[in-house]
Amino acid sequence: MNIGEIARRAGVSRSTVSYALSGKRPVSDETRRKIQDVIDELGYRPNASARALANGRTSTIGLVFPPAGNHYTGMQLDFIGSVVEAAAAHDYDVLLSPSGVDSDRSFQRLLGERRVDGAILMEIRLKDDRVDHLAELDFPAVAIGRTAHPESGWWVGLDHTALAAACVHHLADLGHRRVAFVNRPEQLLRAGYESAHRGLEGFTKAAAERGLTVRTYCCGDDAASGQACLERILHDDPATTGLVTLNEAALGGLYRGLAQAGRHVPRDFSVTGVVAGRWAETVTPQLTAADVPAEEMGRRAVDLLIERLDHPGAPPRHHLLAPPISLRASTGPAGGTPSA
Amino acid sequence: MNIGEIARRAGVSRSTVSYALSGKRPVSDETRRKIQDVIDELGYRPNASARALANGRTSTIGLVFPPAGNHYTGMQLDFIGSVVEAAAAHDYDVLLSPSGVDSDRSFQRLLGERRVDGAILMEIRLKDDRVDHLAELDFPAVAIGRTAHPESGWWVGLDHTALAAACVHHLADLGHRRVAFVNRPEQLLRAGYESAHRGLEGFTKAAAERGLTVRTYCCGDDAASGQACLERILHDDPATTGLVTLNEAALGGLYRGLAQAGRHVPRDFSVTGVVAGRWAETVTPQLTAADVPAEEMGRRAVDLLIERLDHPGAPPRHHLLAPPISLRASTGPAGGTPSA
DNA sequence: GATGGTTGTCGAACCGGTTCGCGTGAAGTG
DNA sequence: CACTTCACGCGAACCGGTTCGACAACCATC
Repeated sequence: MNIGEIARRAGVSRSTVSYALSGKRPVSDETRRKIQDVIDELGYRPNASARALANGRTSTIGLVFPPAGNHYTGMQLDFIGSVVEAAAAHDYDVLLSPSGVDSDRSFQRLLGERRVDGAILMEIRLKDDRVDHLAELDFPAVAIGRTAHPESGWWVGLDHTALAAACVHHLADLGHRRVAFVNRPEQLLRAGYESAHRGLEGFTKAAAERGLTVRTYCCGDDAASGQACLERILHDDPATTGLVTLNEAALGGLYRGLAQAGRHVPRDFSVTGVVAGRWAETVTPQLTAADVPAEEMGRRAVDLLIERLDHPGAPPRHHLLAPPISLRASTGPAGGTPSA
Repeated sequence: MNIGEIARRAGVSRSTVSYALSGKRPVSDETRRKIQDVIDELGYRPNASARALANGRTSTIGLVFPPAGNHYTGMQLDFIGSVVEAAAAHDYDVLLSPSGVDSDRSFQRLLGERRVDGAILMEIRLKDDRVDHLAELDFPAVAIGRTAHPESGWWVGLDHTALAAACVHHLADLGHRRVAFVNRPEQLLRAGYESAHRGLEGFTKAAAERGLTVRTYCCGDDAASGQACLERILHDDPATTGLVTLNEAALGGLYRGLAQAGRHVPRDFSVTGVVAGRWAETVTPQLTAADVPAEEMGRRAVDLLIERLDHPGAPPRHHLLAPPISLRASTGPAGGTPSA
């Protein structure tokens, strides 16, 4: 069931079989047919490892997975799904690499052992060792997210600054004056996660421009933390009438906290933020939010990577996306009927 | 940066380097040290393709991903995460394979081209070609889910029949007499998805035992479908006071439908079902449900697969799990205060 | 009729590891 | 001291593909 066996049965040499399959040199119709018959009969498929060894390409891309053990968000699922799908369309497989506990080790596996032709990185930090390291090696990689110095890199990113600002303006336009910001967990902020930083920055600036009174919070990536966070918000400033969040996983908990505090959304309290569209629609009332186009981002990341693989030395490219806010049902004018 | 280069610089033969690394034959401390020094200096790592070609193992397992293009559920994300993590603990990588549009093709890629040593299958059907095919080839695979004839296979499954029945008994014990069942989408049911079938079966049987009046529904995997489904339920039988669902993705929509119909959960209407624990906690009120131990299942699937890889010819093993119902806040006695 | 360009095929080398058989020198044994 | 045993290292073959150079056969040209 290897190429030699096929060659023997077809009565030709191994190289001829190879050329018949790749088309890189002419092969007569008759031999091609003979070879194809044998292949069909035996169900032969060339061994991927051997092929990878010979031509130096694995036809596999690595997807560097966010730290495991923690909670995954729906957005990440959407990224993974779309990356796998887009890669399949280009005849690439996707190898998942947990950048968890021992990220160096799995990085070494991917790159050092040449398991993949290129990589897609998720959960980028403003100062990201992985990105720097790959750039230094000139290893084909595309980031979903951008570092503090994105000019020279390959990435597809979300303009979190603008999106968070848009959320603030949306609330300000509705008359809200006291607004809270619910960020990703503190450890991620401290680690320099770009969405957490840029989102916070955009929120803070825009709030200052509009003269809002704000408080900012970090919140764990789960419902219980969201609920606790909301309790703190209302405890710290009961006059708060709106919040902006980047924390998809905490959303359900934030809603629960509001319900338990007797604040009706959107009459008493407005909620908005940056969330993957599909998940914004699972809560009631549906979330008015800047919908993260996770599928598009995954697809574009793959397209960029393929382009980079096909044209080594091409100048860096990137896409910065800033989807508009989708108006749904979770925001309304300030000063509805105050409860309690 | 290949093994020959290391050998030259260390002044030994290639085979000696190989033995120094693998430990399969004795190597003197001195040469081992010399070799190690060179390796450390150059940051050498053996090429994975070459190694795979030589010893016939790729150290990679394939995870056959659910049909793409559709919506993914949170449960699937949990499976993926835990599989990746567990595989990493055994020094295996995970290759994602979309079993989407052209499932034969990606199957051929995985198996025919020998990209993986074994596979884990998700979204099993009662009569599943993939499972049969792999069993026929004696290819090391483990299913997350079980077919109609699971005796001879390797799998880790959930006792959907028992879980759905437990949900029914829970509602019946609370006095509910008219109950609906919200299943996965109709196309999945027709395709023979085991959770949809066994869940329906368990629900129907238990309801008959308890003499309940029931209706069963299929529902798309998204919030909008959930909402529509709930409207249909109340339209078909306004006296319905409870539902059991297997459809995690529709949950948010079901809740919204209830809210819009003015039915308070759990006072007027009880909701329960089979859902991954983390997602049961994102809705308000939190869902009383049989928590799908997705992480445990993923981990166990990997452990079984590794065992099968390490001991070819070992007799089939499997795990059937039936987690208890976690009492949360979405169910209550029938005949609270009827609204409207 | 010598010259030149295609077309189709083959053998050999190569990709970067692993593994087997053999040779050598040193240590252990009676 | 001859004889086994063992530790250690080397060279060669192999895994299953791809690719290069060579060559033969065929056709067209001047």
